[in-house]
Amino acid sequence: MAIIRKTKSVEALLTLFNKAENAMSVVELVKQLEDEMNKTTVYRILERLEESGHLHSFIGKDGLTWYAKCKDCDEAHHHDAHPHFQCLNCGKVECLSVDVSIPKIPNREVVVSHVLIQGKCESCVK
Amino acid sequence: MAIIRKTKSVEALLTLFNKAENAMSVVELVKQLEDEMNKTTVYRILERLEESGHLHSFIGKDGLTWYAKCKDCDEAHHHDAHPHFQCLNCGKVECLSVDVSIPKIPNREVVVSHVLIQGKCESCVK
DNA sequence: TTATATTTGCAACCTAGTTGCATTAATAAT
DNA sequence: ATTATTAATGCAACTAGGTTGCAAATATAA
Ligand SMILES: [Mn+2]
Ligand SMILES: [Mn+2]
Ligand SMILES: [Zn+2]
Ligand SMILES: [Zn+2]
Repeated sequence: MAIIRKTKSVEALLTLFNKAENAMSVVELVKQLEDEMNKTTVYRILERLEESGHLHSFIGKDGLTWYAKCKDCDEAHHHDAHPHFQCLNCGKVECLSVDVSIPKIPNREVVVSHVLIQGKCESCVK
Repeated sequence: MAIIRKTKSVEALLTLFNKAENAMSVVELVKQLEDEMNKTTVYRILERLEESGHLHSFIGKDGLTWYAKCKDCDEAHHHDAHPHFQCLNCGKVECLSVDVSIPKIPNREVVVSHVLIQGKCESCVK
């Protein structure tokens, strides 16, 4: 997938994302990994993993940065046009496999669009 | 519209928003008003103006907070289900009067949705 | 095994946003 | 008009997410 050295820290992060159901905030990751690596390292690895197409990032409603595993992406094709769902009750954030169609906007060129939906997740809606 | 004291600072902010074409970031506002009022005051007035239905806020791609004038809103009904457009070239941010339909998501309750579109604005696309 | 290029830790820094508290200004009451 | 009440402001100190520079450590290439 890309040219990144397989260090212990990189493996640790990839392992976390592989067994994660949902997206993870950087804050959460830094906290969870504070015994294993430096906070700067977390930020820098996430950056590299995003550039190499392993992860994608987005901004939550709180303004914090979140990362999630890319499903069908590589460097060339980034299909992360999917919306993200943030549960107002438990805080969980997930990638949705749903298409949101962005309408054509007159006289403007659309490059990317970010959709963040908030509400109650499957566990919390019951 | 609501119970807010008409202070010089409040008037200053409202005037700015009335003659503004686009949304304004808090950072921008604090800078622009630094001779007239304290930064804390800016934050607090914006908060009140949002609660009272004069303004609405959202988070830009940079994670900064932006405010814009509400067009047809009062406390009761907040129709800010519109998307926001951030120009990647000039940085301008604007409210779009376009409807983005958020699809029904199985087993989840949607409360709000935020759509941020990035690209080239009318001036920059030419 | 040595050379080289990348990654890491650490400390210091940046900056958007918040908080507590004393002072001031706006509105209500008299 | 004065006074009392309540909301708004300034200021300084703080919080927290994120960044930067640089020397030391580690992974990979030679
Ligand atoms: Mn996603
Ligand atoms: Mn708007
Ligand atoms: Zn939930
Ligand atoms: Zn533009």
